[in-house]
Formats: sequence, C-alpha cells, structure tokens
Amino acid sequence: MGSINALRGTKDILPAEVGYWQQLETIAYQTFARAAYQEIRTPIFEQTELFARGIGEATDVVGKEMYTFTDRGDRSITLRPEFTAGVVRAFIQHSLGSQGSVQRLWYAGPVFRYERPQAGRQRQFHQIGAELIGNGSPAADVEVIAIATDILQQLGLKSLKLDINSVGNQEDRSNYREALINYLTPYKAELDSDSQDRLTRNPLRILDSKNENTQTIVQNAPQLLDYLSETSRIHFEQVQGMLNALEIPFTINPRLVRGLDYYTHTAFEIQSDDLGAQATVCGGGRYDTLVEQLGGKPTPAVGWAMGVERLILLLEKLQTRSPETPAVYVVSRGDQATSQAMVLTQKLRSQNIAVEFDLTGANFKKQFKRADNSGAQVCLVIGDAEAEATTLNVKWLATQAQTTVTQAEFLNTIETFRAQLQDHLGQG
RNA sequence: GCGGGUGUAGCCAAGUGGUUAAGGCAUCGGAUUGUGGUUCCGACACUCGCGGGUUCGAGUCCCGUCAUCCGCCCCA
Repeated sequence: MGSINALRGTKDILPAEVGYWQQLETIAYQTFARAAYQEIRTPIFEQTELFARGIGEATDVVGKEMYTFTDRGDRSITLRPEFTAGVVRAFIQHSLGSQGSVQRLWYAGPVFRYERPQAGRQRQFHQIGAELIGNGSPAADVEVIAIATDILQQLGLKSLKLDINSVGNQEDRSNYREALINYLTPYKAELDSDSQDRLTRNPLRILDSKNENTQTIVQNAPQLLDYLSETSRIHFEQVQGMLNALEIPFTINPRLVRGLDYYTHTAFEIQSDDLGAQATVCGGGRYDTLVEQLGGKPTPAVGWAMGVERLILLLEKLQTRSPETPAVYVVSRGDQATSQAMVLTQKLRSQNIAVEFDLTGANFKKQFKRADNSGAQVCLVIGDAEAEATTLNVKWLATQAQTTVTQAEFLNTIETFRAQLQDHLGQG
C-alpha cells in the first residue's frame, strides 16, 4: 500500500471517541474556572536547554525521551515533553509574579516523548494540568490536589487511589541520598542491573523498583520520611490534616519518588487498577526551586498533570456514550424542493436546532432509511408536489405520524415545533 | 533501548503447503422510479501489513522490515 499512515505512537482522535474528549475538557474547564484558575497557552517547542535545566539532565525524560532537532538557525529545539518548564519560563519572562501575587494557571495540549508505545503510552499524548505559582503553604498543595480529585470525581471515575509522599527540601534529600547510598552499596552486586546503574545516578528511584530481589533489599533501607527536617515534616503533616478535613482519602507511600528532578516536599500520584502497567492517571507535586533554577526569583510552586489518553481509556470502559444525533433529518427530491429544504434547514439551525440535510437526492426510500439510521426524531419532507405548493410534510419517525403544513406556517410556529421536540426528548 | 505475542475487506473473522481466499456486520445497487426500521436478490480482498527467500506450488514455512499489543524501563 502506498498510503501514508499516522506515525508510530501518534493517533487520530475520530468522531466516535471525540465525545469523551469534549466531556473531559468541559469538566476540567469548568472546575478550573470555579477555582479561579486561568488558562495559559505556551509554545509546543522550546529551547532544549529549558527542559535540560528544568527537568534535570539525569532524568530519563531528558536523557532519552525528548524529540530534539536543530532548526535552520542552528538552534537546538525540543518538542515539549511536559508543560511545567514552559509555564514557568513564561511566568518568569512576563514577570507574572512581579506583584507577589499568586498565579493560578491551567493548561491542556499535546506533549511529546520518544518512547516505545504501549497501552496508555504514546509518543504524542495529551495532558491537562494545573500550576499554582507563588505560594508555599500546605494549603496550596491541598487546593491543587482537591481540584484534581474533583475533576476525576465528576468524570465518574471510581476506584482511583491517591498516594502522597514528601521528598523534603533539597538538603533533606541530599542527606537521605547519602544515607541510602551507604546502605545500598554493600548490596550492590545483588541489585538488578537497572538499579545498579541508578545507584550513583538517581538512587532514590531504586526504592520503587519492581524487581523482587531489589525490593527485599530495600525493605530495610533508611526511610526518607525519617530524614525530613522539622519544617518539612510539619508541612507534610499539615497537608495530610487538610486532606483529611476535605475527606479526600489518601495513602502515604514512602517509596513514591517522582522521576523529574524539580520536586520538593509534597509528591503525589493518582492511579487506577484498570490500566495495566501504565497506571498513573495524574502526577504532580511541589517544586519550590524550579523558578529560581530557571532564572527567576525564588518562588514556591505546586502543580500536577493528568494524562488525557489514560483517562479516556477509563471513560470508555465505564460508559457507552451514544454519539451526537441530529433532532431533525431533512429529505428532499427535485431541484426546487432541495432549494426550499435548504432554506428551511438553515432557519432551523439558526434557531439552535440540530439538523442533518440529506444531500443525495436519492429516492425517498433511501433517504428515509438514512433518516432512521441518523437517530433523528423527526423528518421534514419536501418533494416536487410540496415545492409546488410551498408546503412540507412533518413526519415523526417513532410514531409514523405525518402532517402537512405550509412552509410559512411552519416557520411561524417554530417554537411549538421545538417544544414538540423537547417532549419527544423527554420521553426518551 | 530490551524480551515476548499478533498482523486476512471499513469492522469481526474462517483458513493447520495444493484448483476461483468461507461467513457475519456495515456500506452501496435493485425488488418497491413519493415515504424508514422486516424480507429477498446482487455488488463489495487481481489478493492475505510491506520486502525478500525456500518450494513444482506460500495467506500458510524462513529472514528482514513496519505497525500494533503485553511486559521491562520510564512516566501522564
């Protein structure tokens, strides 16, 4: 076949499933609006250095998953592998925090990672996320988590688990890192090969290895929570207290270590049991040093991102959504009739009634068959005879009841017609 | 990047080296040239993801490649 297909790891979102996307986007948009969050849109590509510095050179995302290329001006460009770095860059560039005010931001759009695709993992995928920049209180962490759980709940997604942890501040973490390396080094030979590599590069990630042997070794490792400073511990406890007050169930997972370098203090993840290996549906945390790291003033911040495709997978399992159907199907035959029918159709549409117009001019049998398949409640029919008399037939498909009215009268009583449609909708 | 499974029409598929590649759904045409959801008839894969090889003969076996799925890694 000489035809061209969508690239590996990319997908077309077809009409049959786009309803789920719209549902998700609508709910997210309304939830953000209620919480006084404003949308921000940043470029899809940025200087490579932004991500290298922001996400961390040692991370897998930067090390092996970025779509990086050189443009015609010899600049190194990268398709965004996540939103936070770009949003923070915009925050700094436009001095959004200059008044010392809090910025509550949300975003939605595609991101790109060069990975091997599997269920719930694509090379171009979509995220919806929130960033609260300029406030370091535990209440900020909780606000952001509450918005995430609110959205998921409105989507009707049950059996999701919220895990939280604290990775402390940078000092806590470097102390802990040292302790962990000291503990693990004697076992080095017994660790799985991935974990051996991570021992120097990113030892905290060894904690969540899936290798059984590694897990038994890690059982007795020192705990990150024991290395938290007084202020870090208090912060974490306050977060937990407020989550309890909001009756948002959570589990403390001391092994939860997120893969991006910028996290401090609170880290959290929301997972589903119904997605196989790619279980995380929402991930986020606090990142108090990132703004400064990217050249801004020291500014605390917290945020999360949701994976849209993974949520859609869950929604599809949960619901059978009927596709959008028109209320009215218009059938016509003959040039004059078709012209009159088109005028009627546009009038109805301008009155906010959903109308599908049959363009085929085929015999009435065919057109009625399509009318039936369309799911419309009512058929408007204009043939040669009706065109001659400037009338039309109104046929209710469920009852087969058909009446003839003049086109002028039909347009004058369009509100009555709409009410009849509502009645039929109501009977469902 | 590593390990394993799969790939026949728009969709679901039968096919286990031998004449013209079952069947179902959907679609289109007709029976019924102005009225639907039923029924009946007909059409719909010069070819089995793509390329090469073995063989008298390949959808079927082998190699490569692409895509997809599962797991690892990682993340949303």
